[in-house]
Amino acid sequence: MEARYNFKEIEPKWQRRWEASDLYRVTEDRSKPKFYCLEMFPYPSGNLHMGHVRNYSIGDVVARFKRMQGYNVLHPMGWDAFGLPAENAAINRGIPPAEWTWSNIANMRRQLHTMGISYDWEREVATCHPGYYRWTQWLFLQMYKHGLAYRKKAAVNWCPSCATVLANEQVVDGACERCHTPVMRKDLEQWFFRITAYAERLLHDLQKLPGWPEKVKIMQENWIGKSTGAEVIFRVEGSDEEIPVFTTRPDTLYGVTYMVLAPEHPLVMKLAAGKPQEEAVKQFVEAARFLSDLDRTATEKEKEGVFTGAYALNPVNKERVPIWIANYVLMEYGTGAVMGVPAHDQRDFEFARKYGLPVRVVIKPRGQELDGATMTEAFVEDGIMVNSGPFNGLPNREGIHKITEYLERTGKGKGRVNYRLRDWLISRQRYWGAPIPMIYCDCCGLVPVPEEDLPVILPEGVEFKPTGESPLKSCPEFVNTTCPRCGGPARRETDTMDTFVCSSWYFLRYTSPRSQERAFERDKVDYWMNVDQYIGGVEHAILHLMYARFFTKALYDFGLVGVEEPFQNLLTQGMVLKDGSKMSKSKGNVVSPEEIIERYGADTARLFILFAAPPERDLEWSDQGVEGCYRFLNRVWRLVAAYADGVRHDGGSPAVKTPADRELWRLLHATIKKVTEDIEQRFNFNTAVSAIMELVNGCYRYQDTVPAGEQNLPLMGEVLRKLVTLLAPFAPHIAEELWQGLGGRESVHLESWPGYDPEALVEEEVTLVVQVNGKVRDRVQVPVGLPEEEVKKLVLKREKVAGLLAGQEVVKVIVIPDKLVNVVARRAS
RNA sequence: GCGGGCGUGGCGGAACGGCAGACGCGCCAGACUUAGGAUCUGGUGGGCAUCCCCCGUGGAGGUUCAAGUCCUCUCGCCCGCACCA
Repeated sequence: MEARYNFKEIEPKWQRRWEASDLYRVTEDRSKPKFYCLEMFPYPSGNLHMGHVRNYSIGDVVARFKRMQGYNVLHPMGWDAFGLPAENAAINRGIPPAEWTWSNIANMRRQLHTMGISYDWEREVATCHPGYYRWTQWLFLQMYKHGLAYRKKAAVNWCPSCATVLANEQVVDGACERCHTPVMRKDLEQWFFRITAYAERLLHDLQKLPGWPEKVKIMQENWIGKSTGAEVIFRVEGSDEEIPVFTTRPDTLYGVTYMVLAPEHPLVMKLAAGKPQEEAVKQFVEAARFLSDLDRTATEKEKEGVFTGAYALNPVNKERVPIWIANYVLMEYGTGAVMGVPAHDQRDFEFARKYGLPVRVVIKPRGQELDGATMTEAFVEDGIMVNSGPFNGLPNREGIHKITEYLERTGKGKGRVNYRLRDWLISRQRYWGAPIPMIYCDCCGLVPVPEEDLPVILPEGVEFKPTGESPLKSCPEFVNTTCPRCGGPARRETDTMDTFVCSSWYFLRYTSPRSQERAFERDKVDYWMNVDQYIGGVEHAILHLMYARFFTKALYDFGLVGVEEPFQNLLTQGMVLKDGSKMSKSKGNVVSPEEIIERYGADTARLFILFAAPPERDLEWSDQGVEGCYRFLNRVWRLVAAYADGVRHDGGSPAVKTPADRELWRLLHATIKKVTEDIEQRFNFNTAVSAIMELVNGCYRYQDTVPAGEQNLPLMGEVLRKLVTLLAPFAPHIAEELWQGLGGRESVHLESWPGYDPEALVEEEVTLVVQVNGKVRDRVQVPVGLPEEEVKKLVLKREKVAGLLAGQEVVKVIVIPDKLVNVVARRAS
């Protein structure tokens, strides 16, 4: 073995050999348990960053560990390759998006290879490849076929200067990111996925995911935002119009003193027509239309509204209440109309005070009076119903049910559940995405592209205008087509799909990545799914993870997959920070993985990033910490190199002779136990690595303290082989090289994960901590398993303890076997 | 405002309710050296009468023989959602 650790030589060498021997290729193998280990695939921005390094290092430890434990491990990688940056590159620098993307992929693939991650590269997918997006389009058609994809008018971000629609991400502080013009809202026909149809299941099935972080589940729960209440139908006075409102507080129905509609509510202008207020209402609605979502929903935004001039009739008491419109009511939630109960809702209260609307108390705190005229904030707690006709005197909780029942009985409303979750707007007026496979025919209307005509190819060589308008719109070869139904002239849909659509099913494609017949082969999916461990940033806690869950459920309903949840266990890793903040170009605190790997090697980079913090927590980058890990690997190298020749040819179980032998043997097994548990049960790679470091320190201690001639070389050989095996998932290249140095013929990565011998952990003697009144005062060596009575006797006889106990009486003695004794004493009376 | 998380040496971080600070970094001292930004050894929470004791896990209480860990209140920082009727 070389005396020096030369990572520059060994890392590329082993990367080549692993690849040449297909070490990480997998196929379905029913003789082994399977394990699907998946890291969130990256957007090919062009360069790996430290967040990727962390994500993939964590995943690789899991994959390698499981493989060594005898699992058949699927560990694939691919590219979330559609998206805006590619188009910006085209607009700003004239590079076609495809070219830009593929060259970025090539570079990042190269960088990933230098990390030595155990991917099955044969399964690589890129969502921008026609062989992939063909099936994204096919899945869209399935959604369409099952009524889960539909078109409707929706308010979108519109840049009047660029004359184009902007994605939410392109709106920065309420303005267009390219020209800084304030963004408007505009109603356009858009494609949606009916994710709301799955709201209840998406919520309910969170319970089936004990392997997900509580935090993520709560975020999804809040996002779905289930609320239970009632829909109440108000009649418009002097008209046949009815306005349903949603409320979670039907018990406050008698406290309604006005009603409010969203400015976009379809009835608004109808109600105001011919009234003196018509002009004011028109102006208010116009003003709201021009406001961006951001301005519209700003928290500090004062509640503003105008009276429409129309009145509604309260269904329970026939009272006449004015209908207003106000900026705080959202068309997208509930029915776009709310009943105003200022006494018992803070928003309504503020609005009523501002516009001088009456405040009527209908819920009273027990044993107290409330006066609507003088109260300074809404009373939102539970209480007793008053001013509520036949419901007076009921506790309000009960009133909720009673009033809902009453509404249902009289046809004036019904119980209703509402969700905050909205349908998923999937159309983007962009070029670099999967084209939505639909055709508009003047005769037949909307016609889906027949499945056999897929993929609808994204044309290349299109022209990018600086306005940002999608080049598909002005590409006649793409737009003009014939109707698949009548054969007449027709136009293609020019919108493309949100990239989240592409990433909602990639984990299924990995199971049969080259299938020409299907999006994924059912038998392969049945073998591999679910993903046993999914790993990625917490920034995807809501969108990506919710969409992927929705897709899986929809595909389950279509009979295409057999699972209802895609990801069994989820690990959300923390960010990589430098100087306390997220690495970013603008802050100039970016550490390039490529430079680190160049300077210290991939094994050092991986080891540091795993060692510096537990995976869920944010990690502070430290150049000196990296240096420390590099030193450690050198230390391991020298240790193995020192013994490699002497231990090479030995086999069999080593004899343990001296106390030093015994201690080393015990340490080895304690380390195996700790590393195994740290990886398996808690993903605490940092403590697993530190345990390996302690084992190395123990080996050096043995080397230093036992004279050269008396060292047990067969024992040391065994310890070193196990040590290298434990290190293999963390630092795969050096482990491989050291394994070979120790005489290993096959790859260390084909070794079984070592088990520990509980016998070896048993110690003959332990140090007992002796406390007096909870304070450590002494320590005593005792044989393991010494009976409590003996321990008590022994401890009380200790000089130190006896001295401290002088003049006191022992109240009791607590003995934690083989660990600690606490003598509780107090001054003798 | 609502929801979640985190506060432990100079730093990153360890601690089934049972020795606070494992491991690593940094620092100090020493060894080997022509040299060391290599390597090795020892030390390293604070105080102090320096092998003796006291104090110490953001702060204040509490439960317990025993609390970083459990409970109550409180302060600070971070993240997510945010007029959701």
